[in-house]
Amino acid sequence: MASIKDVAAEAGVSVATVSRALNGHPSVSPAARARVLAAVETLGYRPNAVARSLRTDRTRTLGLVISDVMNPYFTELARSVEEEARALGYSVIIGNADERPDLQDHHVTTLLDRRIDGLLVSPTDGGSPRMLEAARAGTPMVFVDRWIPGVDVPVVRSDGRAAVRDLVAHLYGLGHRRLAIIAGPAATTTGRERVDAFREALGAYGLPLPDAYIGQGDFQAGSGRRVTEGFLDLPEPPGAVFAADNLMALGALDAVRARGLRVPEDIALAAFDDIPWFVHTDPPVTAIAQPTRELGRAAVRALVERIAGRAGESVALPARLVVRRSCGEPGEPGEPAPTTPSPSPVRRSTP
Amino acid sequence: MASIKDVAAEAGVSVATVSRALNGHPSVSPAARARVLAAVETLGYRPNAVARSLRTDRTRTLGLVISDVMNPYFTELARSVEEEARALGYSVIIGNADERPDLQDHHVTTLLDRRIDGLLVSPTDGGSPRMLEAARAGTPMVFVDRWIPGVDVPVVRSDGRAAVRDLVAHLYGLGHRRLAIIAGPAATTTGRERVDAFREALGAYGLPLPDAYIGQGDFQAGSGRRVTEGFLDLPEPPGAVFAADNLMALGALDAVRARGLRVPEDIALAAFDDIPWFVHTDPPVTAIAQPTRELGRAAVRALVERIAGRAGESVALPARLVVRRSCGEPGEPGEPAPTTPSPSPVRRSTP
DNA sequence: CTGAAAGCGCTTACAG
DNA sequence: CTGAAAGCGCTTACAG
Repeated sequence: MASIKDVAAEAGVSVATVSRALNGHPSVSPAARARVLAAVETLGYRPNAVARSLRTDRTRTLGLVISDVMNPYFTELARSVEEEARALGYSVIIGNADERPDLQDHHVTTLLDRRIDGLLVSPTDGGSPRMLEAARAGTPMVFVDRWIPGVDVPVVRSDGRAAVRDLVAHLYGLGHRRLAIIAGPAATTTGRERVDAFREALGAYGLPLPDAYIGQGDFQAGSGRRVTEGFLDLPEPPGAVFAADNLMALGALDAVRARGLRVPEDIALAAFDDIPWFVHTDPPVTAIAQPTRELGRAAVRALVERIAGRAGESVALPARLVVRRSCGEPGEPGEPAPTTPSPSPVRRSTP
Repeated sequence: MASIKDVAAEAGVSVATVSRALNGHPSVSPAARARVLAAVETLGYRPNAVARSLRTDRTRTLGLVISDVMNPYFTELARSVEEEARALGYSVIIGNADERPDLQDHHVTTLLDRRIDGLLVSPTDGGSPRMLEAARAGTPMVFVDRWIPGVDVPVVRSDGRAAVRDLVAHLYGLGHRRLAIIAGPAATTTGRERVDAFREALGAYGLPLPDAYIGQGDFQAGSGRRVTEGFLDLPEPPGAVFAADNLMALGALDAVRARGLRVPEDIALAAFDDIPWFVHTDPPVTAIAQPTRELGRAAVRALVERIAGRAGESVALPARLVVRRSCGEPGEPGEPAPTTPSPSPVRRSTP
């Protein structure tokens, strides 16, 4: 592959001049510039980004360590991150942690070894030593979706509290009183927060959240299935199940179907994270939608700020409830008809 | 960040010795090795991969240019590619072309500039100049899923011909005679091949594939919706629609639903590419499943072979039909009852 | 406006 | 077993 030396020789100038011409440096004569460009053309020269990075100490690359690419929510997040990064002149390298702390660490290490300019991470656990050290060492870093308390890094996430309240109001309004949750890992902020928000919302209606109604999942479909089976085996199964992410909702659907039961007649279901397929599932699934695109964009912008040495802003964007049919229709719940009007406004989706 | 010089100083040896110790070179005294390791530990040293790449002319990185990450099929492919690459000591950088030739070119260029060791691509179009030139210039390269005829590069893909025959047999057996297809872009091999396979399979039953029953899609949901609307507006709409990928099937479901029609009673639906959600859609969708994981693995292995200077093997793995309910159940078709037995064996899924 | 030269952080013959 | 030195392909003060 042609190097800058070859171009210099072809153009009859020094490598310094080639470099300046190609980098838009003002002090290059039009004649020299033209000769350089011609040489580049005939040789099909492309600058070696590796060499450039070594010299400039910048890679124009962002690392994104994500919990699970197969989760449509994260896929979309990754996509929007890449889009915004590209618009800002950066490439992004994605590391898929697959909800495994060891894999997460592998990717953080690899990314750091490659000297990415900044790191976007949605931590799988409470924070690996490598990541914490990188944060302390001043590596530009931003947390997306999940974060690690006590680490001084901007957080870009969505706040689902109000939407969870809307969901509970919706369920309550449909007559549901025994509500259960399939929780995410306690080591993640989203795992904990969604349970907290749910419990708090239930509390507003004087409803308890007994331990038996908190199933420990791991954000993967298999766990949603297992937890749901456990719920159905209870002497008094819940009337409604809230899955803390879309994959666990998929598992819950599997479990209900395997028992020959129906949603929402036998058990209601709702999920955190909305996805296009929820419109077409049987029944369409009521879900809490995050502003995923905006999250990705905001995260990249915050990270680029940090790279530039500025503060970088934490943001929390509100999620919203999208009502479909999986919790029952007004007037046909599996439990007694509603007596209390919904205290919060609820948007009904019109797909 | 500590460099190799710092480690050398700390350990009281030369940088050459540090390098040898860290790279497992045999001729390093145990004492020196121990001092180096200790120094690495106290300094938290990590080798700079950028510098190493410049020197060794290898990045231990694979590029993957994929048509559309948001398509679950490609997401899974990307995941399996990354897994196999990691097992073989490579990282992978994903470029999402989003079915746009210009974006595809952007990523190919960026990846090449970064001097990736090899390139995996699922071409969005007939092949951009940049990609064709890279292939000609001898960049190790492998096509996955889609390929470009006439380019001498190994192809790792799945062969859906038999599965399409099984699908047509299934539809025919259910009494369907007016079969239509939502095709992918003619610029892609998969876009063309699936139509060809479908037409050929219909031919075996003496069934035509009129132009009106070939809708031009682009592998995205929106096009599936538009094409399906067109089918439904026909004086004689098809009784069954085969979507050439899962996203267009999603669009088709949208369109049918928007008209207040039902699958399979009013119109049957089948899709190329199976995804977990198809089990839970209303109705569960009959689909042709590719051995996606195996494709990703085989593609990486072929590429690594090429990188090592060996041939690299083309492979075509068979896809298989997974029957669910979206084409109708035996005995309840929307068209006359079947008279001819299915000529090919058909697997029925048991989810 | 231009070129010679230093240097980014490594690896690797070469010589001892 | 070890070190001094060259060199990978760039960029950028420095001097002219």
